[in-house]
Amino acid sequence: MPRMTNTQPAPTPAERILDMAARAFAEDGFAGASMARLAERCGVSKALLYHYYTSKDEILFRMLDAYTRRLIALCEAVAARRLAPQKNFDALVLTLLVEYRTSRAVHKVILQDVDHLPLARRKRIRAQQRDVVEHFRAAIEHAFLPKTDGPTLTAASMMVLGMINWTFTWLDPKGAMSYPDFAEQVLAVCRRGLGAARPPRALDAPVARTQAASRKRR
Amino acid sequence: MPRMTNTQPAPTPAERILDMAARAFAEDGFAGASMARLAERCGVSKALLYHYYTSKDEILFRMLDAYTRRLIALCEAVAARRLAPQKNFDALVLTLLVEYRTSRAVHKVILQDVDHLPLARRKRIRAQQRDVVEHFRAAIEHAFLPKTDGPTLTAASMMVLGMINWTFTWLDPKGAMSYPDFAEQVLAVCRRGLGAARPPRALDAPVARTQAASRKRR
DNA sequence: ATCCTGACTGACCGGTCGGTCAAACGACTA
DNA sequence: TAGTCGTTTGACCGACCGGTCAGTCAGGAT
Repeated sequence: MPRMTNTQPAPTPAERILDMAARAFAEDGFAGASMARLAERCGVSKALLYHYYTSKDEILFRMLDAYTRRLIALCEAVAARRLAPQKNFDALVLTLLVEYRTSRAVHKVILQDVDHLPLARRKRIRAQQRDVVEHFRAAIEHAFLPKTDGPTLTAASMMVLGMINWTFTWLDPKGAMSYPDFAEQVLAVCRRGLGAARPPRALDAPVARTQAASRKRR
Repeated sequence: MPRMTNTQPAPTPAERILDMAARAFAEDGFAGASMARLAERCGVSKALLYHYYTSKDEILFRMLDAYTRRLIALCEAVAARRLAPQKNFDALVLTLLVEYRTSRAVHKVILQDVDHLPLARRKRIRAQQRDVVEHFRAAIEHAFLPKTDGPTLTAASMMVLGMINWTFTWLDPKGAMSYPDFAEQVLAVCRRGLGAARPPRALDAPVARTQAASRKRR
């Protein structure tokens, strides 16, 4: 099987529709993107879309489900490497940012259109989103929170997620600053900003670890 | 004139429409929110909306224009206090976050629906958004960047804006963590993460200021 | 008493929406 | 050649869209 260099394993028509739909929803909003124009964009008839998907809603759901599952898989792949706390956090941030580079459209869609899903499906997507957040919380707790005077775990997690998730509004994949570049700058700020404050050079000093778990200020 | 305690100076019908429209657009998207339902929400007829505004587009524009102008006014009010660089940055972050607390709907709208504006108006809104970003760039540059080994000015600015702008996805005005609380935690992280790395206690040491302006790595 | 004006409405328009359906196409088997 | 089955299509539907319009009504000015 000579397909070593083939990074894109030949997308099925159904996958192609999801990809085009992500761009369409991102540009016009879920309600504003019409099935007719989506079909036109895919170069097929509108009826064919309904051959692969039962409704517009289902296209949205399949798209967001595939995306959140992919993010979770990436998080778990990082966790499976069982790196040291700091390296683990570094890998998590870098991995997610690199993924974001090619997922800007669906990233915008999940941000603005989750609520258009029927309740049950919306809950499933939300749960999977929470899963990703939990990976970050754990990574941050292990890497930074054995110290006493830092931010709340929740606040710290949301700051980090804010820094990297906000990129979809400004960081251009074709621009001068690359995604790994930005990842490194984020990590530098995190190491100093979230890390131990008193001895700025002692990264792995054996601080009291017992109170880290019971920490929950406010 | 006994209106000292009156913080809300009696909104006009037109302003009320803008406020309701912000919530409607945030919930259903610009395309998904119908004028009929908006009128219903306001308790008036659809035709009355067109008595105050010429089109759906114009409602969107007036709303975003008023919002961005308010943000700029807040930034300028902070700048007018001519505080020390660190205090100036602190005030800027706190002021914006407190404003965000009551502007979650329109914040989501400007994020997802600017592109629905006709080109000329879209450009005006974008320019006003850039104005706010510039205030942050300047404040960050003066407060943190006389040092040599920190992040790029652009990267640092976007990290800060990411941290505070991302709040609209998770920070609940009625929740346990208050906006000023979060602001302080952000500031603590910024002071350590963006501040001078070598001597962590020398905040106002007279470092070479000349290279601060010409800084533009990459 | 008359006029004028701004606030306000119900009925209506052309057009587009998401979704359906019967039929045609094309590769494959027998 | 005839049959079969997944793929693909154009024509079509009722609902709803943004927007218009003729006209009602209350109240201030003259």
